[in-house]
Amino acid sequence: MPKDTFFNLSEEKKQKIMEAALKEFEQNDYDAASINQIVINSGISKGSFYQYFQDKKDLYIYLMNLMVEKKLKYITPAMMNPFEHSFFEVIREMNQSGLMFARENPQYMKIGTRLLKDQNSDIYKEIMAQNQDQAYEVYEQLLQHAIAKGEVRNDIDVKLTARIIFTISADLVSSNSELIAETWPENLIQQLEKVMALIQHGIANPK
Amino acid sequence: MPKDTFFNLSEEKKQKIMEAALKEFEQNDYDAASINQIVINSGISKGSFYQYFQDKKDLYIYLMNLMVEKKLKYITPAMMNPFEHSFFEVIREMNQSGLMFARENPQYMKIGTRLLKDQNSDIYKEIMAQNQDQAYEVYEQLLQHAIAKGEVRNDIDVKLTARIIFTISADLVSSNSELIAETWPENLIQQLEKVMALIQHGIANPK
Amino acid sequence: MPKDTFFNLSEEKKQKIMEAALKEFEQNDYDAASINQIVINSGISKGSFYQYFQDKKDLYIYLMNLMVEKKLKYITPAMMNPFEHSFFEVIREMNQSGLMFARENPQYMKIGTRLLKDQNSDIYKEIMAQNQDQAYEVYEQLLQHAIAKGEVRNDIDVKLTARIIFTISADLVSSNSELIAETWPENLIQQLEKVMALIQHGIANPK
Amino acid sequence: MPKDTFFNLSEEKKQKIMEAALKEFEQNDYDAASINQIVINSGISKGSFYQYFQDKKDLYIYLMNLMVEKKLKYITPAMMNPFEHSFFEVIREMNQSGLMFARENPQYMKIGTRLLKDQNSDIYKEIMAQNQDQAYEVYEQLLQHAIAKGEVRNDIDVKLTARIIFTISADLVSSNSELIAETWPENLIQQLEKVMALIQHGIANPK
DNA sequence: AATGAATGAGCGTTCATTCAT
DNA sequence: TATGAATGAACGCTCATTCAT
Repeated sequence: MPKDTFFNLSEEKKQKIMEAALKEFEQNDYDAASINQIVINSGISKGSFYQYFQDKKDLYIYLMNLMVEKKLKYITPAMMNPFEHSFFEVIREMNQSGLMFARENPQYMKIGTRLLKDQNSDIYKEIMAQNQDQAYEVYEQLLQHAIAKGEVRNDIDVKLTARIIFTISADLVSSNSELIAETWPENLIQQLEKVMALIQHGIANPK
Repeated sequence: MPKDTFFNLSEEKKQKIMEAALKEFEQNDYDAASINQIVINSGISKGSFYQYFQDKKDLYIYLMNLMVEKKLKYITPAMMNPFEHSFFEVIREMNQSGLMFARENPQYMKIGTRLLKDQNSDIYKEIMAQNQDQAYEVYEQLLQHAIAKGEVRNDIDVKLTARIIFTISADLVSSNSELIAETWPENLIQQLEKVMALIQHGIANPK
Repeated sequence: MPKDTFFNLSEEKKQKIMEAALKEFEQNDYDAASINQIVINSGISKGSFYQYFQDKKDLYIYLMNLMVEKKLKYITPAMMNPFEHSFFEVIREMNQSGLMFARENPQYMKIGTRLLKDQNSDIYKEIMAQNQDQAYEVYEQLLQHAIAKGEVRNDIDVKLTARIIFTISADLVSSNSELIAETWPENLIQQLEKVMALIQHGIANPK
Repeated sequence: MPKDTFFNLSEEKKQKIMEAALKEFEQNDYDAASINQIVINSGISKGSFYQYFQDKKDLYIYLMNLMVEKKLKYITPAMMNPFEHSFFEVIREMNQSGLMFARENPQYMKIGTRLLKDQNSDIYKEIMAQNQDQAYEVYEQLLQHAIAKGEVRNDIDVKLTARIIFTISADLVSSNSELIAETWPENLIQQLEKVMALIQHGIANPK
């Protein structure tokens, strides 16, 4: 957690620091990101940085928590009680919420994507230790339930399929990361529908 | 490209250098990889390194080109004349060849996977600029042809689907990157079949 | 000297600051001790610290003066009129008082011991410049008098012997600095007697 | 151990570096000593320093090993077979050798003295782990043997006495550390004799 | 062709102290 | 009087690259 000194700063200053931090972590992974660059770009002194944050990790984890917080705003009813809704509806909404989040928070999305790609790093393990819900295990449970309900074919490999859906979903969001912010929501939804169609064709129980 | 001085070296020396480089780039991403470690592990002097290679990038790109070259050896007949074979057969073989390559060249595979994860980096862009065939554009053409032949449903989004197949394929290889070398080929093939089943269900023309 | 602002503080606040300072200087030598830690642990602001004290040195020297003041409380009659008592009695009491002081003021004792170890440092010189009485010159005078009285052999080197007695005494206190607070007074006295026996054997006039 | 690169340097350059290092560690304890100062004073770049030495500790331990090596030159026959000689003769020679070493290697002596004073530091523990002979346990064994032989009174506390002799000896060497190099050997020997007289009077078996 | 010494910018981090409010 | 934000130099250490020999 940043120190009180950070939260006591003027909104404007906090803003400048966060912008500089987002930019740096968006363009570099955790190790490569430079505190030096952040302090230069935000116009504060190095000494000040360490009065606001414990260390580099403190800032990074704060950013990640902000991201999680922001993501929560995109949660839909079906995502909150996933087992009471159709499987395909649930993952459609998960993806949709992911897309909307990415559209409106492209920098956070990029940082998150970066982290997801560095699953061997210490920082990844540390963050995921407190944020387990993010990983693809969720999909496994949903799939299992969906098979039991007869929504999904029972000859699939649950683990493998969960992983694939997770991968596709992540890719859907990060694929056109530069463009996503400028794309019309309608177009994104269209893309999403196509992806959903693929998945549905791929695993839905033909009855 | 490495300088002539490198190619004039004894096979043995070249070998040692390449081994050290592979090891270093396997364990670290481009930025984090250390020339220091490479020269130490290969027993050459710092000065020699810079007489063999322009710089770090030169070595890295050379490695990547070697990887492409090695991958070629796994090409099957269906991959060479892809338009004369069934679409699903072709991508099955592409994936199979990818898996076999990974099995027998785990270091190259890891380096390649690393690169794929940092698609924003300068180095990625530079490499992909000269190696377009590797990217997912290939799948686009195959898909178009497959639709024309009636193998694949014509209501799919070609670009999107190509990307998804590419992503799934890459993930199939990298998912168990540590285990892949010790896994029986039969098991890998089994996984592959499951993935293929998904794709086929997803996009095959039901006739 | 601390500024007036310090002495005007509530007893409670002064107390908290002194506790934090003692703790910090007990655990770190002068250079390594951190003002940051002291202000955090005493709950005052950085700015306040510099309104109470000139600087780090000001606080440290104040602490040292307090120590001297506290030591005075352990002075015995024989120590006040040393020339009217037996030499060995006097130094026995000096050591005993030193041990008792250490037992009841372990933090001050540790800080003092730390200082004694860095006799080359600027801070040491500065403190000893104003506190000469603490040093081993005292022993010289006592020894001279004892020789005149015939208590001590007249073939010893006064300066050297004074220094040795001083060193042994300091060592007696600091040797078991961690344990001293938990050791029974009786045991400490026993140790003291052994040391006194050594000294006495070493320099007493055999008559 | 310093790297080969260091040993390959010109004698002159090595000299300059060692001089700067000795000076820095003579004036500051391990933590306070600054690599920056050392590189400035020896006229090399920071990068070069780390090509010669693993890190700060590497240089320091190298210095300490040099010191031990240099000390060995002062060892006398009685010190090599201490149990075959009179106890007082042995410790006289130990102290004499210590004095001579200090006279001719005042910087090393100061650094060693510094270390001895910082027995809680990590670096002390690390160095003493490989150099156990330095500590005062040696005196315990010698004392025990001397008591058995009847040279020393049997009513002394061995542990305490060993510690005191060690302390006195160390102090004898470090006491006039600045002056020792300019003092005539004869005067040093005289001082030593006086100290020996004290000790002998203090613990020798009177018959 | 081969060497390896030399470099200096960069890293994250800590510090005592100042000063406007 | 009290605050706490701001500072910048210093710390140990790593790096890719250059260049004289």
